[in-house]
Amino acid sequence: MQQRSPTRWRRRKEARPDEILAAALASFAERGFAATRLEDVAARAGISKGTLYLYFKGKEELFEAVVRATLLPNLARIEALAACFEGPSAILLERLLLTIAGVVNSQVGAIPKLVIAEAGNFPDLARFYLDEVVRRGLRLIGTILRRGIERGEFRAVDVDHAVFCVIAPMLIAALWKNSLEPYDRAPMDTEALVRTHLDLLLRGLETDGR
Amino acid sequence: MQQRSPTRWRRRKEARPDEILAAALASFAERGFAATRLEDVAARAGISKGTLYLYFKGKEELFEAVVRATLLPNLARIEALAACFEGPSAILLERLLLTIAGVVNSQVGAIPKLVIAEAGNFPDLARFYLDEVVRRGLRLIGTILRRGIERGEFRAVDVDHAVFCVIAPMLIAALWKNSLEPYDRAPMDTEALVRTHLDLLLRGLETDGR
Amino acid sequence: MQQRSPTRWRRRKEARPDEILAAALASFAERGFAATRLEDVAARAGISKGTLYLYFKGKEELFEAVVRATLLPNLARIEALAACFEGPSAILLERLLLTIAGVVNSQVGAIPKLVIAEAGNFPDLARFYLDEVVRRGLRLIGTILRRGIERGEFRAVDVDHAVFCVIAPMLIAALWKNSLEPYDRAPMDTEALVRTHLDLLLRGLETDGR
Amino acid sequence: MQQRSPTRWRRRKEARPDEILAAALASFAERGFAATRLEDVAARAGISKGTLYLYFKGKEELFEAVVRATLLPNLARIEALAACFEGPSAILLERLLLTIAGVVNSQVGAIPKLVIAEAGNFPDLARFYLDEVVRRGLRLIGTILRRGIERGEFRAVDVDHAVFCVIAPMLIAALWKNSLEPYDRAPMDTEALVRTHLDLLLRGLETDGR
DNA sequence: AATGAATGAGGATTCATTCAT
DNA sequence: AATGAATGAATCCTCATTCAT
Repeated sequence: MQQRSPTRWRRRKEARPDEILAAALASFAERGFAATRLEDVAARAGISKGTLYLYFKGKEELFEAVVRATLLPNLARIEALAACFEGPSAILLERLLLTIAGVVNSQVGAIPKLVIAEAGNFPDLARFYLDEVVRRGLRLIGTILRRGIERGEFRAVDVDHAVFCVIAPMLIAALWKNSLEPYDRAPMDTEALVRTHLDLLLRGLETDGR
Repeated sequence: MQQRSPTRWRRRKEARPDEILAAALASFAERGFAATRLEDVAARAGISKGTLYLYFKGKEELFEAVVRATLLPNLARIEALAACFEGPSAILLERLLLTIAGVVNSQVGAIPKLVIAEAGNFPDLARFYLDEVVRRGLRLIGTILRRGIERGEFRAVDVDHAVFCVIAPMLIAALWKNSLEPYDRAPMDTEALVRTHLDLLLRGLETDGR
Repeated sequence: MQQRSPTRWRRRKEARPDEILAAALASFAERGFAATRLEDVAARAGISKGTLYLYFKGKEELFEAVVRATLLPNLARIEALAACFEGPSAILLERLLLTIAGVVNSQVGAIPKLVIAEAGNFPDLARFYLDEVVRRGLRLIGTILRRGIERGEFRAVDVDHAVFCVIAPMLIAALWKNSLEPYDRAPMDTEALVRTHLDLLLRGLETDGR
Repeated sequence: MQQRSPTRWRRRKEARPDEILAAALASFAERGFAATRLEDVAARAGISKGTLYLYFKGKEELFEAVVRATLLPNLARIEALAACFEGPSAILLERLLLTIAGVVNSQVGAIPKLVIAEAGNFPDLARFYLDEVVRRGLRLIGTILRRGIERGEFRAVDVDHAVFCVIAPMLIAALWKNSLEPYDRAPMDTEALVRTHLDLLLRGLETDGR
């Protein structure tokens, strides 16, 4: 009945899983895990409900896949940033936060909200996120701070807790954009937030000598 | 199963609503809105499913009541703190953050997670939280920062964005305690986090002359 | 708290059952058996839910009591009408229908609707109504018709079926008033209906000679 | 219990709605709206509870659909009867009542009872029934009576009220068959009732000259 | 591979009924 | 006698999951 163009059918099998994951991420981000209906995910992905099950075992697996698939490409990218950097630690910190700000504004920004909300119901996922994202991320920041301290660029601070202070505003931005922002008058200006955060933070880390 | 106590039930009309709200807060904090079964809330409150409906119209109303009832007593208390303070702004900021740290460690600390997770499904609640908690709280912090700047205690910063940097680590602590902390080795030391945050923040706000 | 006048308390125990029955009849007539909440009946009767159970074993018993209590006083009255009548059968028929018309316009008029609607769920009540109201009523009409035929006032008709034709418009009026009438522009004029019915019926019963 | 047929289910998208409506009509007719459990309707239709919801939004919509779907095919049929008739009005009236008698003996006969019982709880449905069935039906009968009067076949009567007298015995038969008849010794003979009704009615409508 | 009709377990909600006060 | 807080069985409805086509 509905003669579709041949190209429509070229949507290859290989693309399907990613299309589904994208649709699922959007739905989960909007409504949360429980309130998301698989039928809506399917509709958004342009497929039928049954087809979902050809690619994912069920709702929980889909949810976990969304989180993992969305995070993994970003993790390596961010770590690579720091690995080969030679210059001042302040610049390194700035680059890191600006990069994270970019992530916050993307689809990936919805993940923290989802994981925080569902950690109690998805222990495996929580542990994965804790190990592979949070600890790894905090370790990265910690490494940068220690590098700065060792090089005399930063004063000695309690690195273990300072890492939370470094990342906190970025996380707040990510959560804000995916929860209260739609109810606020204007969208949050992530760039400006990063700049103010860096302004305060780098000053706060300055050595006495300076 | 039937193990009936001599008094099968007692009239507790006055105490009931608060008991139910406490039980509901605990359940919602553990599992989230959708995954919480009213039967579990009732069991936790030591009542039957039906009794819930004598006090709350339904699950949604209960959820909203939990959020409002938990927040409202704390709102005024925190604002009162700043109203009559005379001393240095740094001390005021310290007191504020320490007070918030106390709240974060209490039951109330679960509210941000709930509101963030369900903002998309509870527009009214989101707006209430945005207006009565977030904006009010940010305004309070902004007032303190401006006071410090005017008095020459703090250097001039972008107050509108700095307020997020001030509150962010506290919020992170609240979310952490109610999501990933159970999966971590040791609980987060909120006190230490506040101290480190204050250390960085007050240094970051210092005027050049110092 | 609410100082009620002493006379309010004079509402004696003896009056209670009737007040409850009246309240119940009104509620059942409005919404039907299942949709009537005992709480509403109690409220209408000015008592509490629990007090109902001091007078009636439960909802079903209350329903049956309403039907029986409402009908019984009227049954004898109508039969007495015919017992001692001496004049022309047409006049007797007229008196009977006018009396029934009065009943139709009263609260009792709601009973047929209730019994018809719930006959399937209340076999005992259905049998009571069939035996004590319907058959008795039809028998009464049948007696009048046969009297008229024997006295040469009416022509010979199929009495067993004619009795339904005699009563049918009255019943329709009772049902109408308790179902669709509220949705119609103007209330049905029962008097006029009786007159038209008698006009047609008595003409239809006339002997050829006339 | 589990006795599964080789094909657990078959796709019957086209046939299903009508099967469900038939099952629902039977259940509603037996027990009324409130006392009918959707699970029973489903069982009677040979489907599962959930399948009902693929075709009807809920119990109320199902109820309304039952009434509308059952009535609509009959409405046109009866009106067509009178539209093109040429002969004597008495014959026309006879045909009409005999046709209605046929309807009364069918499944459709249960509808009046349902509508009368639930009019208070289903205002929309009541208005639909009042407009599309009752008024239309009464108008049809009124047209026939006026035609007979104009043609000198019937004497002048109060047509507005006479229409109720014409239809009343048919309605009584429909209600009887769906309420008290099961408790009576023998089923009502609708044919005989129509004949007696016509005998009385046509005589009652005769002109004086005759 | 894709579909979508069908299923049924799970949970929110209502309300008749009970009983300590 | 009267109350009304408490109960829990009953039932509607949703939606993840299955499977014949």
